[in-house]
Amino acid sequence: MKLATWNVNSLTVRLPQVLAWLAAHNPDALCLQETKLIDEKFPLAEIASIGYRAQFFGQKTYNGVALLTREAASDVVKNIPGFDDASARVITGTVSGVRVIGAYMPNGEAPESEKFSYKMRWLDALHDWLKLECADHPKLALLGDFNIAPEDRDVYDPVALAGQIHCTDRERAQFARLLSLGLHDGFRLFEQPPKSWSWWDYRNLAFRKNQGLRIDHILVSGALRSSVASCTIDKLTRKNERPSDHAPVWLELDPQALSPSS
DNA sequence: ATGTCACCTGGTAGGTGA
Repeated sequence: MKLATWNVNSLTVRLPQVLAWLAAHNPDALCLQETKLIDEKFPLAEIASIGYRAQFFGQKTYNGVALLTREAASDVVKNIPGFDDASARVITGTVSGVRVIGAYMPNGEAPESEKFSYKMRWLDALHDWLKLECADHPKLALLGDFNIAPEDRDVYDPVALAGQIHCTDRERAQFARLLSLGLHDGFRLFEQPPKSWSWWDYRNLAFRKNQGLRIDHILVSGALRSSVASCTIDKLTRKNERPSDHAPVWLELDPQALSPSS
């Protein structure tokens, strides 16, 4: 079973790339962030034409998430229950027995800004809800654009960016608190190349200079951990024409993860 | 090099968010 996440920065612009990526990688689930589409404009027919179903939840201009799956997703939830949010940021569904939560976490703009305060409140709410979801669904994966670089090794220049957005102690503490629910960073279950990033700023020739951050993550519950066979950042998509500023991340689970006893 | 991209409104440019 393959689970994937990709911040596409406009599904309208990136649809051809998303269709090509699905055809090439054939994931069981792909979580999209920043679709930037109201639901009436979601390209359902194009996605269906290559054999995928879609759950989606969007708004004009900003945010917007989708859960693309080969098999139907069940028990779909939009956003964080009990947390009043003007932004479309989370879509959740059960896919082949795995609870799949796709999230576009707030950017936060700058430490001590109003948007940073919202990011902290949002992460508090996510944590509290996830605690319940983890109890209800032992086999759970949280995928998406976290907008948090968990450690210095996830940052191209940890000295220059110390204390800056994505790298603050408060954001990293929130990431650690998600792990404390019994979740594991799928990427770090394996030895990985140094300087592995999932996002490069469009500005400053950042991709060419490999100046990026690892802010897109796949966390898996304890019940899935031993079944994770690999976790990969697909940096090649950043070399596409009109690339997203984020690369897809995907994780492979052994088939045993799907058996009821695991 | 503060060297981009995508969205909106309201136009053929400027503002916003990332």
